[in-house]
Amino acid sequence: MTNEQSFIYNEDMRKIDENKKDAITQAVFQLTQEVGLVGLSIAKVAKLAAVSPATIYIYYKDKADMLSQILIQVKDTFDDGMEETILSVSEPLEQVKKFLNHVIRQSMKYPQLAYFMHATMESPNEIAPEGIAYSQKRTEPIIELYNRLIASGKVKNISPDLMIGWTAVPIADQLQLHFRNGTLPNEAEIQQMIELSIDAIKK
Amino acid sequence: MTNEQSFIYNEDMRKIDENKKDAITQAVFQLTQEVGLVGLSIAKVAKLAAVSPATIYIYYKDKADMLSQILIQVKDTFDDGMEETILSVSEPLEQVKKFLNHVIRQSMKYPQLAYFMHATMESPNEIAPEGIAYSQKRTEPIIELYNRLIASGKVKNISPDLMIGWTAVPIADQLQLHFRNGTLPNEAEIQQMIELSIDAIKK
Amino acid sequence: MTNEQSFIYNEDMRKIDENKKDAITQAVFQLTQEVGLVGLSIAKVAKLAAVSPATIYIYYKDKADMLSQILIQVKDTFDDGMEETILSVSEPLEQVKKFLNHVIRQSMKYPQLAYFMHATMESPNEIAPEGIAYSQKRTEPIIELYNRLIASGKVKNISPDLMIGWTAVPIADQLQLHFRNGTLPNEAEIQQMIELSIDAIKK
Amino acid sequence: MTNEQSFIYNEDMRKIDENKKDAITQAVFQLTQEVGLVGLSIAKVAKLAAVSPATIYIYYKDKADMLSQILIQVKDTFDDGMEETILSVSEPLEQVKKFLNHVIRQSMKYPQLAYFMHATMESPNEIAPEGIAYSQKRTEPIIELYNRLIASGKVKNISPDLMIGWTAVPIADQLQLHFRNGTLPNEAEIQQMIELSIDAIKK
DNA sequence: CATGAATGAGGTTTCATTCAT
DNA sequence: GATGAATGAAACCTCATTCAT
Repeated sequence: MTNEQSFIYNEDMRKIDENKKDAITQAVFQLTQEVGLVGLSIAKVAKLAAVSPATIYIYYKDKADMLSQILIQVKDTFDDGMEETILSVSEPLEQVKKFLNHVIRQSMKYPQLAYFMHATMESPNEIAPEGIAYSQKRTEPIIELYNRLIASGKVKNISPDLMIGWTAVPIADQLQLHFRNGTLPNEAEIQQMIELSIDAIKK
Repeated sequence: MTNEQSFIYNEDMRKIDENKKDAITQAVFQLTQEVGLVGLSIAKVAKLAAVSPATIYIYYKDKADMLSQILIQVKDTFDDGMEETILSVSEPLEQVKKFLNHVIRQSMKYPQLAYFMHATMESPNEIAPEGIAYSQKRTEPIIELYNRLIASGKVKNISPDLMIGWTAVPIADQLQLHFRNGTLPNEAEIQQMIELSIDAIKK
Repeated sequence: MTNEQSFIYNEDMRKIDENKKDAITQAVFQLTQEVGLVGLSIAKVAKLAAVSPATIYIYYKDKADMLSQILIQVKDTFDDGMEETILSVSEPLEQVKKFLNHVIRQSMKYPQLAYFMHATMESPNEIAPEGIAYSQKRTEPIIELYNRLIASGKVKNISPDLMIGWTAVPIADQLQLHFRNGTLPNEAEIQQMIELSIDAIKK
Repeated sequence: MTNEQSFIYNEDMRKIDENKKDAITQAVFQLTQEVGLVGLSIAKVAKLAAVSPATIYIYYKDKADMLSQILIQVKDTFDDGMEETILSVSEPLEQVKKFLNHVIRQSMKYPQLAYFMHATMESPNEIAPEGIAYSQKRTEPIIELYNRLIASGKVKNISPDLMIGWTAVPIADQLQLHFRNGTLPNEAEIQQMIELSIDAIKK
């Protein structure tokens, strides 16, 4: 995906098919939000995207494949620019802060995508294995980052899982709350969230 | 529910109807775990509970009501003894630790119930409003507890939501991870989780 | 099946469900004849039997199971009384004649069943394995009968497959022709068919 | 079709369209064998022939027309050289033997075509009327041949239908059996089949 | 209280076919 | 001539729910 905005804005589409595919993707985001991955059906997606259910099967093998491919797109969009952001500093602790900042900024920029990601993590059975695998592969560098942080001795000597559990997880959760309420965290709150996370893991 | 064990053990049931109702509840727990709240259907519940689909409608108005009532039962079971535990100490910070401990102990004792609660929070649309409301009402004392903690000046001056977000939320999330892996946290890990939570919110 | 007439006549049905099941079976026969096993669909069967498509799934697991169970019923009906007829004589050659006679009589009595059996043999993929297996098991005694005939030395020393191929197969085929034309073979023609078969295999 | 080998070998095709048409024809044969005429769909044919579904509609009006035209081609290929073979002898009985021999040889040479013909005869509803009519017209000379045989007095005085039923029909059936098992009849067996047929109809 | 039977509505997916390019 | 994209219709099947017994 060269332009991650394509999820959000439909203006200036060149190819007809991309237009339809985007409409489908948009519909999936909206429906995931409205009725959850549980209630999302191909029929509803098609109706909302103003295409025939059969059309969806041109682009995707089946429902699980559709969600999988969209998840992969979402992951790419979400992680876009993350590596550069993280590598803009050298200290592992600063890098983790940059990572958390990236998560917050992207979640605020693309709340629907963040919600979709969250939903897929709760219902992995609905997603084709490729999407799950891709998602996990994307997480590996983050785990390594946390491992470097642990190795630096600046934080508690606990598993990366626990680290993530008290940093990225509550941040994502908090942003979900905002999303559901239709609000956005202000700068002070953003700094608070990062501070809470860092304080949790610091020695 | 006077006896929370009734979820777990089917032996020594006195009333026939309670027997069937319990079988249904058990089936809901098992299916939520196996196929998620998504894939759970009345037909599957009925088959697993060895009752007719029609029987379920004797006890519950419809599917959403069934899940709602079960959620209420679960909440009761889960919170059983919580108040006494919390009030066994007087310092708000100690009370919060007691609360977190209670969450951990109950999640380990009733992993299926914890999983069910988690699932319902992800798919509130599936649950009748009564269950959601009851669930929220149950949370109010906890919010008050956190408010008392904030007032004590021993912790950061942040919203209860953020407090819960870096204490109870990651703990519940971590226990879900264990549940999915079929493991249980050891004592050291339990203490780590509480420490992480407290360190996050402490001044 | 205690009364093979139940396929044909709907009168005097006692249990409601058997009534519906019979209507479904009848519809399958009629549709197999009209549009072939190819064109037979659950929706068409349901409409013709005046039941909901969902009702069919109460009686049968799926389409293949439906055809399989009906095939088994048909085989039973068709073979009803065959053993006694065959064993009413002792000479293998006479027994084969009795067998061929039975085939002719039953095909004339239950032309729809004969047609259905024929159709299933052409499209075994449509039938659940149980039906196919049952069908094959039913053929075994016939093969043994032909083996006894071969052992008797009264006929050519060829494989049972070839024997059947020039006796039962053309007879069944010829009766299919009659069925399609809405005619029935007269006594002379019946004797001719048996004579042709016997002459083919005799030394 | 001037060259019946074109079904089998794709090399040395001159016109592009004929190449594609042949690919389609080949795909139809293969799919008829693999999934039956029942399961054969335009989409599957297109994919296997590596053409667009729309391309098929350039050559054929619709699915029934496609099968009809292919059936006509097949009939032509199958009957190729038959007349000469039959007329190479003058006795009606010898001519019938030649005919049966021709059926056997062609079925062994083009088993896929024989299978396709067999399949179409079982599901005439799938074929456009032209193909069915052509197929019947092709049979007329054979019926006349049998009529001449009957007139010769060398065989039983029975209808041509019965004659064919105990000669060509079981032979075709037997060869289908071989085809399904992936075997071929040896010379002895071929002679046996012809002998069985002749013995059946001889006085 | 309990149920087996029944169903309309809707689910996913494939079909034969068309059309703009 | 050739196609990729598109679709209405129809395929199979499951759903939550009701009702006579």
